[in-house]
Amino acid sequence: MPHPIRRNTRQKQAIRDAFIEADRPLSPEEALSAAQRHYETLGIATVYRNIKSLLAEGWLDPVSLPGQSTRYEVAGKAHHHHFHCRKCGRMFELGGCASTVLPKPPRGFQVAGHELMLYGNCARCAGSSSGVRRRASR
Amino acid sequence: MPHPIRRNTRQKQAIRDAFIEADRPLSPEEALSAAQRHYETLGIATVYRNIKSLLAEGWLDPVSLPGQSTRYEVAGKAHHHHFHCRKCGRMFELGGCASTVLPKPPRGFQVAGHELMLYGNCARCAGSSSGVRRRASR
DNA sequence: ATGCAACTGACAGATCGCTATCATTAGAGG
DNA sequence: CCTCTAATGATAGCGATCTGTCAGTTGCAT
Repeated sequence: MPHPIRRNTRQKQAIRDAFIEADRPLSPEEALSAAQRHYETLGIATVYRNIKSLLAEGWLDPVSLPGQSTRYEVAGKAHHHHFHCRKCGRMFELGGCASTVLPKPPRGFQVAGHELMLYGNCARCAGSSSGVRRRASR
Repeated sequence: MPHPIRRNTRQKQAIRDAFIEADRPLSPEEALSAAQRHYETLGIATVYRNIKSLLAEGWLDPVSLPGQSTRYEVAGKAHHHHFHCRKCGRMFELGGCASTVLPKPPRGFQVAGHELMLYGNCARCAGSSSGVRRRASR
């Protein structure tokens, strides 16, 4: 049996909603906090289990970034890259991809893909040098 | 005293040599194996300690890549990017940087830097579909 | 050559990200 | 409404990475 019966639990829906609303890659911990706004007693184990099953279903895509634990975003988006805020640690999506101009690898190397990360301060952090916080979305 | 006396031990020199000879980013474990060719009884704790101090001295730069533990390379090189072999897991340096064409971040975002990773198979792994191994440099 | 403290190696232990276990809860087909 | 069992929440445990401890070693100033 490749696919056991899948139940549509409130927890799983809360997790899906969290990813849809965030519209940026979330770590399991971020997904937990976000989904807990929909289902308060949600546990971290359930988040890991559902991320796993949403990956298997192809509903989520993994987004790994240096030095951090893997994050996940809703699958099916066009090729894009990410921005990582060094201050708040959140990750954002960027528009297009400059993949036309990639460095040339040495002879014999086969390039299968690429990943571009921009680093810096997000709008909220860049503007909050003295602590101007708009919303606590964390 | 910001700088206690630094001794130039054989172990530290072996670690420096390992990075110089490798000419690519090494993980602590890779650095251990490589440096043990210069100093057999080297321990992993010493590698971590010296990587830390070489970072503080500015002799090493950290190179983090998604999903892997941080690697390190000799500092002071020109801006460049990296290639990660999906087969053998080793990391290589690439030539130029196409930084002229970066995706534009949303309004208010401050870009401080970028990191580009190419993925695929390195020359050795791409050519060894049936196991043509040249040298065991691991 | 001598002495001392920086350094080392071995390994215990902290930390992190994730998985396994298990009693309990709750989808969903009948 | 009942039943069956997938799914959950709590938490113990695991592997990987890195740090702390400490007795013993060794670079280096004298």
